[in-house]
Amino acid sequence: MLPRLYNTRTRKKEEFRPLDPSNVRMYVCGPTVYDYAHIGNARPVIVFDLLYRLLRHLYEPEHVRYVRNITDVDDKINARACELYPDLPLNEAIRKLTVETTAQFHRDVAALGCLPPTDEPRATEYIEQMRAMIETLVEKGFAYVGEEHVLFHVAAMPDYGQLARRSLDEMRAGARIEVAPYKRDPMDFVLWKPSKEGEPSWPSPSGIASPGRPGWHLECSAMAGALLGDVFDIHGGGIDLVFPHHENEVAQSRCAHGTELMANVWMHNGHLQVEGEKMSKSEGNFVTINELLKDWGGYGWPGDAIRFNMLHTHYRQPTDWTYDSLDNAHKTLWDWYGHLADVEPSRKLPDAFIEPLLDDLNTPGAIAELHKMAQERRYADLLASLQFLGLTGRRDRLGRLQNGEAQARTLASDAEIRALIEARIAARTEKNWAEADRIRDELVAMGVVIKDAKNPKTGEIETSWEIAR
RNA sequence: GGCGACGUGGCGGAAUGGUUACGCAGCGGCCUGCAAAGCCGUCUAUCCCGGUUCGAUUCCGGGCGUCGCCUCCA
Repeated sequence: MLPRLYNTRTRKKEEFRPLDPSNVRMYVCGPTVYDYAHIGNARPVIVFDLLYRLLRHLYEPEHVRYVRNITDVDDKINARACELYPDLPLNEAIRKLTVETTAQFHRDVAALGCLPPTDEPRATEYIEQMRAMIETLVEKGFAYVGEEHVLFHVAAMPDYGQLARRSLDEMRAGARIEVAPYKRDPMDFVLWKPSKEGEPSWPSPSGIASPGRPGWHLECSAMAGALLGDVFDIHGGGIDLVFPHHENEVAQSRCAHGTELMANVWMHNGHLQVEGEKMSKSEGNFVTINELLKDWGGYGWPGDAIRFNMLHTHYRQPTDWTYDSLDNAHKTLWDWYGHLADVEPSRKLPDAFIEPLLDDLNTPGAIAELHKMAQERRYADLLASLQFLGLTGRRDRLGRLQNGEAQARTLASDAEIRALIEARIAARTEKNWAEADRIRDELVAMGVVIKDAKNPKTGEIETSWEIAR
């Protein structure tokens, strides 16, 4: 069965056929490394990681190439570097910021169970290719120089706006941007711009004397072209990137390479809200991945729970990130994982689980199958399926850290818990219910929940315990 | 203002021109000294108004609402 993917370019779900099944190529826009990645940034990383896993499953791992860039040249980076390291020379501050932020990003997404992409190019390593692309565009008449900038001339491309389905006239009418005097058309966008003294800069293309740096959209065109070729299979990112970022990427790449397409399939994930509100620093509901892992809503959450909660909603739907749904996701995994300790995963994934995923990554449908497997106690299938989704299946990896007082008390008293449980068993044997209940209350106050179960063989009561969830 | 997405039970969230997904919560039961856990069972839904149709939640039109993009943005 062929996978079907929703293609933003055609606004339809289509059967996916790679250009070359022995070299399936996907490009996803990665982070701009100037601050901690937030939970909204995590969505495309997780979604396209799952797609990567699905493609590897279908075409064999060695036949899939997944490129996700690191944007390390950007005005936001410059601003943040000045703010954080005012005493360092700007370029040194920028290097420090981008290196540290990249490392943090890697730790965060690894905790969320994401595989590293096959290639992770940094924009600053591809300046040469960007410059060459600009030269080509100028030579072919798609770009021009004005006041030391190089601009892409949208009117030179007859079907500019095709991806976002916007006509130039509409966009010109609705444009809210200030039109720079060196632009021939308000919608023309920057390929290269001059750098101020002290800012990162490289020798400029197209006969511009002073040094400069690339514009906002060029890096992806250059890196995708260099690593995946002129035309490749899948290009992904957040829905907000459709315009202008991806539209402009398409324009640059197609005009430079003289191709009808840049990528066959364009995929975009929906946006995420937090507790019903748009995430913003001013609202105080800005949630970083790191914060979730360390302390959010009183707990440090395991990566599995974060990932599972994310996959609970279809990737194109808008989603609301809430404490309740995360808690729910955690609880579900906790229940399942309790059955999987000594289970060997199945060799083959159940068809009923894979089929929804082949239908435009219908993760809620696949998760419904997981519930069915758990209900039918098909634990080998359940574990294999969970692992396919990038989840560990291991309860010892699912501990939810409690923060503050409760955590301190619980962690300090491991041996004490055992002693109290023994004392309670003794009290129960004597039918001293008051004492037994008192001990149980004491354990609850420590954040420990006990469970009695009858051993089916001996009939003995056995008590287990866990940290309260 | 322009373009677009979406609106399913208390909550999350699939599917579908006709036969009440699924999970959580709730409720009932079994078990239990009590509780928790476990097991079994179970109630509640398709934003509004028209149209097409034997029949629409599903298709079409209108309305209302939510959200996004048009400016850096996942």
